[in-house]
Amino acid sequence: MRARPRYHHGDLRQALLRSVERIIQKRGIAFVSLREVARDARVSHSAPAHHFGNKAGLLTAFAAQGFERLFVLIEAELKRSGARAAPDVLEATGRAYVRFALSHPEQFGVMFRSELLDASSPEYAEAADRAYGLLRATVKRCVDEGHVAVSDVEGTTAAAWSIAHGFAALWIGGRLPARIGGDPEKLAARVLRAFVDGVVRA
Amino acid sequence: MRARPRYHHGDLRQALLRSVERIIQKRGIAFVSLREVARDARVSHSAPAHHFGNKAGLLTAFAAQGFERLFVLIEAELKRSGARAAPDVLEATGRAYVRFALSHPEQFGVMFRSELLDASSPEYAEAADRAYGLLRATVKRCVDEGHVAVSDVEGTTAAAWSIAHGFAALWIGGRLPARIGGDPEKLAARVLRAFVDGVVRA
DNA sequence: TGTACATCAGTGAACGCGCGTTCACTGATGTAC
DNA sequence: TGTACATCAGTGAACGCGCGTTCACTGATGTAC
Repeated sequence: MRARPRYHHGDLRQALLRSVERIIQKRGIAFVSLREVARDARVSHSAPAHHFGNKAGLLTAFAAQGFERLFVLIEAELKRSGARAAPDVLEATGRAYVRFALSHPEQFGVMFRSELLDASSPEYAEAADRAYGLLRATVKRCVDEGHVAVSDVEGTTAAAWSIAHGFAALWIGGRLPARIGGDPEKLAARVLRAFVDGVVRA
Repeated sequence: MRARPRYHHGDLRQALLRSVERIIQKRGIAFVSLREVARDARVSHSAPAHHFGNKAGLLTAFAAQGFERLFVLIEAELKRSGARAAPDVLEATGRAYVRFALSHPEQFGVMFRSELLDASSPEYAEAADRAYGLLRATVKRCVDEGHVAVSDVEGTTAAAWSIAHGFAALWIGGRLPARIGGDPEKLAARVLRAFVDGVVRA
């Protein structure tokens, strides 16, 4: 935050994406509008349209940024954990997925709200593909190395994604906190451990 | 659909809930408004407020109906499948959960959108609790009967719910159809089978 | 069988509001010469 | 070092629209006697 009598902002695009996040955080996705985002960024109400075309464009860019962050966070977590064996890598990937969702719940929510997004955006599709590719490659390694009981890359990928995604969605949506509670990261670790132990290290 | 010069509708409440479903189906949740629902039901625009108080009340009633349907569908599926052993019951419960979501995607979407709902509605809370209770009781049986490797009712319940919920959400959201495709019920069956085999029949 | 009355279901006009999008514009910046 | 010009970033007024909610109302129904 610096004094801002300047006409040119410098990096308004990024600032607008930050405003989207802040608005969802404070008031909820229903309050995100081009005008509200402009207000939050202290800029004229037509500036967002100038950068993103329209509302769907703004949210699509926000969602794409989310997939990029997710990708980066997973890679960082893999490096950090030092996992080498494929099942360990898969487990760490799941934990990173959940951690991303819990630390950016506003963005995670938008990334999967297809009806709000511009499906034809290559930026968005590429970011999503990259993250998916990471998961699929790890599952494939598990299968190729003979860890998985049933040699089914597609089914196992769907299962792994489902359990991590479902956990994140149910936690963020308040279902699991209300019914089970405790530390989400620890609960996620138990859940993912059980899954990988049972299905992938079978 | 019958001719309707009548002043009293007969069962406007149910008709309005059906309109909600129809609107989401045809145009998406963003187009659900008290006025649009009234229009669809061919009734004055203030009639919905008369029945449900406000927009959140309408959507909450719709979501509660969803949890009731889910409960009924799971019970029917359990009866139909004839499953007796606890792990079989759990597997059938998961399949029914996914089947419900795929056959009522509009409703499933609303059931978990807390920010649109009136959290204080007892009708809603009870319907949700009943469905959750069913799942938890089955998981508990699995644990009590010694099927589960780690005796962790909470963790295993969270895991089972997560995988079924995640699968449903990813399929409805178009992620799994785009990346894996095929028949969703069959894919769900593979996923759930692998989970129950690995984690609950371990 | 008839009448009076309470209750409930649904109406329709009115309000104020925030929205997305368009468009001609102006201020700032960078680059060529 | 200076000037001309193109390009880009952001402005602000204007438009038409659909929304949620309120409120006094009227039509229909059921019930008591």
